[in-house]
Amino acid sequence: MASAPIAPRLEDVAKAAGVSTATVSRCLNTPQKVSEKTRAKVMHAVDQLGYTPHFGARVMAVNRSFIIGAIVPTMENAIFARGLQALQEALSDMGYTLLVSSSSYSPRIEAAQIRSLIGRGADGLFLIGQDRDPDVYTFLQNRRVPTVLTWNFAQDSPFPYVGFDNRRAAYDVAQAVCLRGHRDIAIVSAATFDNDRARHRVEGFHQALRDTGLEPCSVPVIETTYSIESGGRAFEALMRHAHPPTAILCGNDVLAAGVIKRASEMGIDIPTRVSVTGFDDIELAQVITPRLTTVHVPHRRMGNIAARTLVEMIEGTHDGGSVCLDTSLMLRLSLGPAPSHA
Amino acid sequence: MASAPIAPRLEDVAKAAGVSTATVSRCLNTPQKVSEKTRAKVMHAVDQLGYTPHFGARVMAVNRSFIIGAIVPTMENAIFARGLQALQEALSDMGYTLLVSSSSYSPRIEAAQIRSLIGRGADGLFLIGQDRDPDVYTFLQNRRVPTVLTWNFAQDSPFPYVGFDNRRAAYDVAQAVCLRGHRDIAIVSAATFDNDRARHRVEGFHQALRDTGLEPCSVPVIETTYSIESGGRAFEALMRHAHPPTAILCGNDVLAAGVIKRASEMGIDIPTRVSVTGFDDIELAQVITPRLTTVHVPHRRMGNIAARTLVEMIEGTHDGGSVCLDTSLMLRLSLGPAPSHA
DNA sequence: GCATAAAATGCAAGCGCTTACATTTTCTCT
DNA sequence: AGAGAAAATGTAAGCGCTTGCATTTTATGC
Repeated sequence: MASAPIAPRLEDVAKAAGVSTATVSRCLNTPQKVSEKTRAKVMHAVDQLGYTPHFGARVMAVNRSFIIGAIVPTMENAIFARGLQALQEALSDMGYTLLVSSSSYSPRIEAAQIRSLIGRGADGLFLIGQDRDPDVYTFLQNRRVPTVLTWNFAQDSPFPYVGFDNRRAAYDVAQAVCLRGHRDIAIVSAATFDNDRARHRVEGFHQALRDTGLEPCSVPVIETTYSIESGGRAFEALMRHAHPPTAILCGNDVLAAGVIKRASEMGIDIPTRVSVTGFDDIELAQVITPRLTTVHVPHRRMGNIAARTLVEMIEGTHDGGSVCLDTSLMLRLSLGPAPSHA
Repeated sequence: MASAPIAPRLEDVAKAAGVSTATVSRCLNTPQKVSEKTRAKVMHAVDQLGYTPHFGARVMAVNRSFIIGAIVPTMENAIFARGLQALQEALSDMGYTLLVSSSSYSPRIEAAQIRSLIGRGADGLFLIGQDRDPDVYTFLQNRRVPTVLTWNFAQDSPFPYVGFDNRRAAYDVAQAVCLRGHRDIAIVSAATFDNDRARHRVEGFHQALRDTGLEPCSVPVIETTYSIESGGRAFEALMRHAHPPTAILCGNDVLAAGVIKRASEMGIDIPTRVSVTGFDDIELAQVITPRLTTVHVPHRRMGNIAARTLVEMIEGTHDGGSVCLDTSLMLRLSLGPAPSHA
């Protein structure tokens, strides 16, 4: 096993076909420049030998890898997985390969992976959100690495965004909650440090509260990890309060699912006693009882447009503009009127 | 944008530090072979220039990439995502990078991706299951590409397996169903063509039925795509029968979730009128009402062991043995006694 | 202080591929 | 049939890195 694999090289194919390496190379890359006859000979030799071009050598020779890197905080999150799938499909249609790394939500690891991807000759990069060391942006800009940010939106971003406005979407949910008469509201969020998406969602919630005349600082915010279990624990903690909330705004659907699950275990009815909202509209949201009111994000569209944008940047035909996709509020049964308004 | 990024090369660093390229290279790869003093000089130059080694060149020079490829049918499936995450973490601890591609369940695309990964110099490969063109195995064997199969198990596999026995696990669920008196049983499965995991699950179901004295060919099998919606449609179709089943064995949790959801919409109670079982034990299984009886698969452990096994194969210290992990039957509320046995 | 061993460094070949340029073959037209 | 243009093919120079070997520097022992 330790012995080096015996990979046929261009030269082997050339010898087998009785031509020069240049001809073989042309056969593979620009077939129209080769005569019908030799092409047949060469192709025959190619699959006779099971030849596969050596990528590293090609990258080196043409200084172009057709690899696009993407770094996501985690792959365990279905939400990123779906967007990546769309990205991958779109990119492979355009002849690029997507190389995905996950940073485990660590900016340090992310920075290392960015360098590694660039070292691997990645032609472009997808990054999630905007919270990272400014040095990273400087590096990317100096190296002229085409980069697209996604999963969020901002006007003043260092690279074009193809995403959506977390703040605004969160505002919309929170407003819908307020309109139903809720005044005792709590927030359950993912950690907001180094995570602009989570932070903007909380900010959106807060703004809606403020516009309703509520004081955000009187609203409890629980920050916790991304899991059903954590959502459940957060719910328990909230219900222990002297004055428990009648509505819980969750930063994502997984936390909301945890809240609902624990509520059902504790015999607390949703939405008559407590309303719950989520964010992302993952599959789970429609399966859970009661169905979850949440924000729908057009992941596939986002992936598609992001892919197109990045390739345009690489090929120099992009105007540098950002895209902000619309999200939509999915009103479902987990949100009801405040108990006093029933 | 189209202008080539200006990446500093080893030579630039060497010049800046006033040494030869060889010394810089050694600084980066075998620091103990370089004197303290020059190392400091070189390192300073390195981050002065923001130098990142060119991966393609290195691969070419050492004929080793430290890249491991994995090809999954889809990334949209949470189940694969979790295993991959574990794989990635384990591999990166050992100094390898995981490159993931998805084949969209197409053997043709998969074969192309395998070639491409090998061309990219991948040191090893993870593959899901065993159903693929024998030529692929021949190719891999000729090239001596260390490969680990996963997500299933078989004794006579062309490469070591680190997975679990789908057939046996499916047998266990089906047996549990039979033991509760069910005789009118239906199966809802993912497409079994070119998918040994799905096929083995159905075979396991069938064997259990046979051992209970039931004739598998009298049991309806619906094959459909992997989605909640499809599960729902399958359920509808089954309930239109003159003699509808009292238990539905689903090939995975997503289909089972669809079944349960549609049942609730149709006002058919689970499990009093129909029992439902799944496979995979994804998060959804514990959130849905009623909680889903299913098979738990130790994905993270599988990812870990698979990573370790592959690296051993690459480094020539592996005995070539396979690993079959235990699954466990999670008995939850979606499975009840057959109506007549109530 | 000098011979010798050991450590540090430099030189240069080569990894497999592409491509500009040079050369040969084939075609077209008279 | 032969000149000239066009198409096909070959030659060889790199792409950025590692590493065996040669060379220089530093350390060691007497």
